Parts: sequence; structure tokens; C-alpha cells
Amino acid sequence: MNSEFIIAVHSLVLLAHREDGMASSEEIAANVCTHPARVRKVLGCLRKLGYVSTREGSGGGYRLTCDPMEVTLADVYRAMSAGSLMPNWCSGDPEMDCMVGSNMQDVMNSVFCGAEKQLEAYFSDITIGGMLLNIAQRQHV
Amino acid sequence: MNSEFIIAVHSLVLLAHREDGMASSEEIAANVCTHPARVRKVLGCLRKLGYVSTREGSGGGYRLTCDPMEVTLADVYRAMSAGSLMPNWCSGDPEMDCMVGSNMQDVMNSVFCGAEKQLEAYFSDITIGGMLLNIAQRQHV
DNA sequence: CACAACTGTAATTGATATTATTACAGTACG
DNA sequence: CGTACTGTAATAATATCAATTACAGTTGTG
Repeated sequence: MNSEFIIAVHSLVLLAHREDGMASSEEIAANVCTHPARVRKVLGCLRKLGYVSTREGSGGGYRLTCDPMEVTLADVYRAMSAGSLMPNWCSGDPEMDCMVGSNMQDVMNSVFCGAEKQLEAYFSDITIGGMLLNIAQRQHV
Repeated sequence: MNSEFIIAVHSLVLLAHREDGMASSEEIAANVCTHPARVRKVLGCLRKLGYVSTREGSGGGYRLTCDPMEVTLADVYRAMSAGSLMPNWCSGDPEMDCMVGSNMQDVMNSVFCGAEKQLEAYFSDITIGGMLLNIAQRQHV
């Protein structure tokens, strides 16, 4: 799994937690524990999808522009990490003179496509707002 | 996803395809397109689980000792790649003085544990024998 | 206007993970 | 005893990932 997925989710949850829904890349990076430039790259992607808006210049930063209860991890996954389940290493070779070796790439591919669908279905039940509630509950136990 | 999973599955399908269920690490490596030493490592793991037996020495190699219709990808996944869904990169820090940042690792962890269960459920419906049948069907279309 | 505080983006470096390769001891067969 | 294998570890080569640096562009403010 791509770790940009984690950064995206964490950032959205953090913004949802802020009363005004705002934070700079530096604040987010400190909370996520990564570099501001990396946050900017990931959040730039979320902006294109309309989940956040950005304001450049002094006093600028990122602001949540979606309802956290409406955005699911499946949305974020599709945006940041689609296809990450399939390993980049491939076995077999279509040119091979063996039924198994020549078809394995295709078959493995369809297996992982199915797995990815399954994963998305699971993620589609988890919202950014739900994660925030989950965290808040832990706090009070 | 760990690519050893792919090597393990491919090897098992290949052995299941062989009439006598046997092949040497060199034959398997040629079919999978990797190095024999790597095949030996993976198949050594499958041996410990009882899916194959090995014979050292001249004329030796690997032999399938299970019913391919009984072994699922979930079995192989658990053996080779358990926990591979979770990225090794972690956001947040439990020591942090922020509700979100300090709890994110735990919450993300539980998200990925659930995802892994989901994935295993999907894999548990796919057998080595089923994959071989799938390949054989493609051949005749 | 000039400056400070931001984002956007790309290039570079450094760290880590992955795969291939080599090497050799151990085992079995003929 | 020699050949053909597995088992295993160490090393080298490669690819991937994350941190860092750098700087142009934007915006609010004195």
C-alpha cells in the first residue's frame, strides 16, 4: 500500500478535527510526521478532487471543503493508490511455450483486480468523519 | 503485496499442472521467470506447511502433496505475505500532544487489520486447482 | 511597494527494500 | 566417487520510497 494514502487520510482527519477546518502544510506535516513538501504534493491531489481548497500566500494553507461524513477511504484510495495491491513484479511470460507460464500474468492480474474491488468495498464503509469519531471515543475511555 | 506470494502460487499451479506433480527448482524458476535460489526459498516455506515435499540429491526436486482444489490463496497468503497490506511507513506519533496525531497509528492499524481480513476472505474462495482450471479454459477459447 | 508567509513543483540526495547472483555445505542416486 | 539436486546465507545490483533542497509564484500586511 502506498503511504501517500495514509498521509491523505491523516490530513483529512486532522482538517476535519480543526474547528475552522484549516491548517498549513507545515502544521499538517508536523502532525503526520513527514516533510511539508510531501504534504503539499498529496494535498494538491486532494484539491483537484475538491476535498480541500488551498490558498497561497501569507496566512494561506488548506481548508476542508467537503463533508467528512461523506468522504470514504475508498474515495481517497482511488485517488492516491489505485492499483497498489498488485505487486510490480510479474511471474511468467506470455511468450512462453507453457500453458501455465504463458497465462499466469493474465490470471494473476484478474485475481488482483478482484482483490482490489473487495478492498474498495471495505474502504467505502469507512469515512473520514467516522475515523475522527473513533479517535474521539478512544480519548474518553 | 509481497511478490513471494506470486512465486508460491505460480509454483503450486505449475506443480498441479504436471502429471506427476513434480519439478526441480530450475524448471520452476524458468517458468516463473526468477532465480532458482529464490524458488528454493519459497518452496522451502511451502514444504514446512505440507503443501509440497522435497527430495534432495540427484533426480530430486519438489512434489505437490496436497489436493490443489483444497488449497486456497488465503492459505498461501497467510504463509507468505501476512500483514503485507499495511505500509511500513507510519504517520503520527503516540507521544504527540494532539488527539489526532497521537491516535492515528492505532486507528490506521485497525483499519488495515480489517482490510487484511477482507482480503483473506476473498482469497479463501480461490483455489490453486481453480486457477489451473481457469488457465485451461482460456486455452480453449 | 517591499517583505513575510504561504503553496506548487521539480530535482537531488539519502535510505530502504527488493531481486539477482554467487557460493558452498549437505543429501541422494547410480 | 561423481553428478544432480536442495538448503541457506552472504553479497551485489537495482528499484522504490522518503527527505531535503531550491526556487518560482501568490497573497496579505505594514
